Amino acid sequence: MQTLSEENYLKIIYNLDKQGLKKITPTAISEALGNNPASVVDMIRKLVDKKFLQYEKTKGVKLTEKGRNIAVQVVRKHRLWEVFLAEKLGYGWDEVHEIAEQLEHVHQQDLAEKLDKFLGFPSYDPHGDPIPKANGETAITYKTLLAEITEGKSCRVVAVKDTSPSFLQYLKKLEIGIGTKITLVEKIPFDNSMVIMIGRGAKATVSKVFAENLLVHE
Amino acid sequence: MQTLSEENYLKIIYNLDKQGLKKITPTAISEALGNNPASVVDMIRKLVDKKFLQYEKTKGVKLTEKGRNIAVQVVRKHRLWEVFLAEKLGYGWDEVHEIAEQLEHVHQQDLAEKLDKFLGFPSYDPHGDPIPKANGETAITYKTLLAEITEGKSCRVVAVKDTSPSFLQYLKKLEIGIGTKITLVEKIPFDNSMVIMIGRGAKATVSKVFAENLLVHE
DNA sequence: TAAAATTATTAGGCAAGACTAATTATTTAA
DNA sequence: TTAAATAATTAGTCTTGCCTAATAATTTTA
Repeated sequence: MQTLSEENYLKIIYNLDKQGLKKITPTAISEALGNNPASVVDMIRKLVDKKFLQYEKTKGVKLTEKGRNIAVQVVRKHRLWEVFLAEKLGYGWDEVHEIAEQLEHVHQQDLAEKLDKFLGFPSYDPHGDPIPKANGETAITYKTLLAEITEGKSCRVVAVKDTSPSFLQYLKKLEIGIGTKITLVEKIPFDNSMVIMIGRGAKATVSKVFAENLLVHE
Repeated sequence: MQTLSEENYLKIIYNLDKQGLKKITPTAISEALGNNPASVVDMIRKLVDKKFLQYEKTKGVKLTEKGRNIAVQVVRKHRLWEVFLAEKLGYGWDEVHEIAEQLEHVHQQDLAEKLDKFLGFPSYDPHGDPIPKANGETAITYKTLLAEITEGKSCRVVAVKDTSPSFLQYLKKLEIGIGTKITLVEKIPFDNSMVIMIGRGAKATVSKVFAENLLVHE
């Protein structure tokens, strides 16, 4: 078995890997987790001892089969609980992440499976991230950054990259959610901000940083 | 804020108090929690410092207003989650306790209230224990031990005193659940075991210990 | 490629929360 | 009412998971 803290490390490493980070270093983990690098090095050693990780200084850390299984189950539970919180309890998508951080560590035989069934086997969480299946398979998502859309084209929001409350609350204020249609009206070369049309209605000007954190499907 | 461990102590003390224990001593807590008495003494000191408890050697420990509020919210969440697990996810009543032990510590503004609403404001958990309301009020339950029922009388199961899986699984095997009607056919003076009729069907002989752990409403 | 900057690692500590063993109080019973 | 039994407490230790500060290794950049 693994502790709560170990689960958090494995999850973060899994997420960094999914984000396409080539070399997962102690510093990268330290930044993602908000922990001191020295603590990360300690924990890496422990996780290597437990055969959850491999660590080569030149290649960074890699999840073993065993470690990946744990990580994927934690992520699965996290995202299923997010669906539960949003759909059944009525929490906003800016609120579910923080609560799911606690719920993801509840362990019990079949909990994820029972929850999955109860929720009707959802494929995506409220932020548009795919929910791994019981066997660890994860749906492929075709995502593009809003920043990469061509002027004049339309797309639909499928996910957010930044899941911080401040970003999600900003989206809520703009009335942008998963599935919202966005049309790129104009790109402003000066600072790469852009004018977008939200749905068939309001226009808004958003920054480059904004556009780099919103994932869309063309 | 309080730690997970502190919450467990406060909950146990609350439960011991509700069970009618007059003087709540370190030893009583130690037995209920499965911890070493020395650890309990340490924690009592800490909880007194935090003003969650009062401790006088002659009177034992008492929850302060502050401590009682925490305990009651933990118990509320525990029992609400038990209802969720049994009713929505289909867990048996012998399984829900263990999972709720983990879920009860999830904290988030309004979580209990949203869950309560989602579940339709249940008054009792799957073991028949009353669910404290948001304001801390707890329904009064009129419970008698099966052991105290008179020969020939009928009653209905309202709760169990022992919530261990072994007892609950035994009940399940006998097809006894909350609401099951039980008629006391015969008391056997030798060892205080008794012959009961379950529902309108099977007869069974149960021990004194059994009858002292099943709460009924006459 | 050598100096500067960054990253990784080690050493030593700290707090929480548990434990054992020893000691002191308090109860209970002879 | 003293002796024996039980309960409470203290002292010291351990593990987990984090920290800071110092040092070593590696990468960048000039």
